[in-house]
Amino acid sequence: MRPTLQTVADAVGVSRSTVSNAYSNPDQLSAELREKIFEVARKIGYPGPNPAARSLRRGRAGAIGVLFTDSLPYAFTDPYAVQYLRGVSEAAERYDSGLLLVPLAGDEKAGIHAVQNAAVDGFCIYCVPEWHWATDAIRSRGLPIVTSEQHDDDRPDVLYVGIDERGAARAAAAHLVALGHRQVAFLSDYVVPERITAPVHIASPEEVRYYTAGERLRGFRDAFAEAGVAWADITVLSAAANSREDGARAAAYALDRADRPTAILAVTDLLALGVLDALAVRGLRPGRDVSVTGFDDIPEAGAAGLTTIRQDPIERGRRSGELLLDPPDDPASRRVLLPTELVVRASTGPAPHGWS
Amino acid sequence: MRPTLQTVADAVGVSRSTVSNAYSNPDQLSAELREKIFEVARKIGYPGPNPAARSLRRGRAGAIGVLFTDSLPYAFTDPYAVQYLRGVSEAAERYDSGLLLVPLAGDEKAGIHAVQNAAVDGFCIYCVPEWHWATDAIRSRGLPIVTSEQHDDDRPDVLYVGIDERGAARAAAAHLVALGHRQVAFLSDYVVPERITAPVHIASPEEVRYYTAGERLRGFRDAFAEAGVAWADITVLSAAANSREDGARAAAYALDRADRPTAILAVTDLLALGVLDALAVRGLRPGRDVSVTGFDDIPEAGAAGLTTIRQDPIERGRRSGELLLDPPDDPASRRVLLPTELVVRASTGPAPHGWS
DNA sequence: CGGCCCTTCTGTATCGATCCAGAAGTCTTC
DNA sequence: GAAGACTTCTGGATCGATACAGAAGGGCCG
Repeated sequence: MRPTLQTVADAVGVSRSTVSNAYSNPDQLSAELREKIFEVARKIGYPGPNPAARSLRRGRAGAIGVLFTDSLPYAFTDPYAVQYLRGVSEAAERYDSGLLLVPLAGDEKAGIHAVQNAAVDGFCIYCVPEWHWATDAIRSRGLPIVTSEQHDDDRPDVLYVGIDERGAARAAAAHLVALGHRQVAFLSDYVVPERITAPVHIASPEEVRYYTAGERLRGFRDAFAEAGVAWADITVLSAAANSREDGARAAAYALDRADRPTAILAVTDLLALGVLDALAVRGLRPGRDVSVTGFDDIPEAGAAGLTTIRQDPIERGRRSGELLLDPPDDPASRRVLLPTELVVRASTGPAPHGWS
Repeated sequence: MRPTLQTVADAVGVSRSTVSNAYSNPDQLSAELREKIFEVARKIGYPGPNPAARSLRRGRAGAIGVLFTDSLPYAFTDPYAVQYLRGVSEAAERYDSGLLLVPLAGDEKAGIHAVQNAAVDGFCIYCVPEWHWATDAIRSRGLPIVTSEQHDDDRPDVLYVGIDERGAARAAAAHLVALGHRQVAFLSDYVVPERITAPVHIASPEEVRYYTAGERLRGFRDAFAEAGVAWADITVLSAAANSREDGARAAAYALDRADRPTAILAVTDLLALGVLDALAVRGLRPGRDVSVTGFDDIPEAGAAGLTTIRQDPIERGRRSGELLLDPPDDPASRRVLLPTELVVRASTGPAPHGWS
């Protein structure tokens, strides 16, 4: 028979409430009594208040749910995702909460089941499309959600932490425009539903259903459109996954052509690093023969001299967690926009003569 | 007012128990009634049984706790750890449980607090020394633990999933002995408490307090001792962390000497890959000028042609999770020893003449 | 047709804590 | 010295589900 609050209370000779207060409301009883209670609890082997009972009574689960599409290993290969998770875990710690991972690896039915049974106070969803079935499952539980995707039709109950994806991407592209680049390629994952690594034709970035990729491509497009470069004259490369390897494979399609672009704009650093790999294999010099930009500023980007857009994933995770556990009453502050910064490094330079 | 089982029961006109059975014991009521209950529940907006209440009543938290020392990001840089986690999550899914991460990032007090409040049915501890304070905190809660460390004095309540660390390491070393290597260096993290990257002097591997590193070094020692190589004649290199960079830095101390070793045995693949990097920088050929062995067989090891000991981290994680959630009555099967295999690749070859 | 089993559903007790109104005792204060 | 304020502790109600014993009804068999 496991000891409970009552067991301890009886042993000390006080009421159950007092023992509870010893653990949860120290200012409600004298320090000596509190010490005495702890001592007896230790002797009896009472492990402290049962988390399930506490959750039930308090109406708080004491954990943040984090949704992952695809497999866990895939998620962890993305350094940005890992940093984000770290930020969320910092917020969780501050609010005395845990971090419950909910992988959506199996089929839809299993995933919905997992979401419905998770003992959490809300979900931080990351890299999960807004229209994903899992978000409906969360909504139907009435739990708050923090997304990283901005929507016009967002209801007031949806929390948001993100960046101005489109504006930031536009800044990166404007930098290349200023350097004289006019013949360019855009590289992105999630461009088309098929998830292939190949050049693809899409009528406009508005066709891209995946939020982050779509917004960034729109930003790229905006800057070049302003400089008079038509969408039809831009090569769009699709990568099957957000990985260095797929970035390199996709870049090959553009680099091995006679009219190779003078610059390649990738929607993530991982893809951009792949482009650098592809350049190295061909003996092409980044920033001279071909300029390359990334997005995120992961640690490897600095080492590789990659021009990119810096954003702070830890801060993003932290703010997400905080917003979830302690939502402000003011509707305006339920949507947080974090700053970004263009970091110019050696991978971008003036467009080579004769090409532009 | 949020709807509960009772709300639904009243709306349908049945008892609370029947609604509960609809969700949890489908064979206890007719299919038509079950459908009707679900339909009404959907209409009312009942999100399904409250996880906290269910946990309390069932006496099962429905989650596996995973303890991480250090920071989350550090843990996720280790590909082996990520694979392990994936295995645990597979087991969790099978038993309808979640995965609660408990990072021990903060100070000890915060960590103990986190462990005590985690709503879990037990912990899988990985890369956490057996004597760590956190394990005491778990024990005092009376929760089961799955460790990966073998101990003579283990109590029967401790579950174990691991490999024959010492025997496997011995096999790798024996392979090098057979190739004629006699002048060697061992490379490991956690050798000395100071966590430095430098050659260190220790009287014997028995001094190493960290289980995995200690056992593997003992295995290396065993094989070379049998071949007549004294411990005093072996260089021990300490790496500050289990990373490629520290592996390369540590290897430099052995490679830049006149009497450089003909082989370097690392206790992890990550460190061994660092050694290969150090060789490359110096124009030394792995498997010809210097042989290198690793441990774990992470994916990168295959690509790099690294001779190593293969073990299956996913399987290890899965078995750990299964053992935790469904411990067998038979004490013997509460300790699982997984197989390992020596994988010989290009990074090892005969000892060069004139050195051995 | 009575007895028995089987399916389907009900009612009560219970899991282990927290909340809150209030009681008892102590200390100020006029 | 009585009223009021403050500290410290108590008891009962409650959070939302599940377990289990048992009741009601229908079908089968001898």
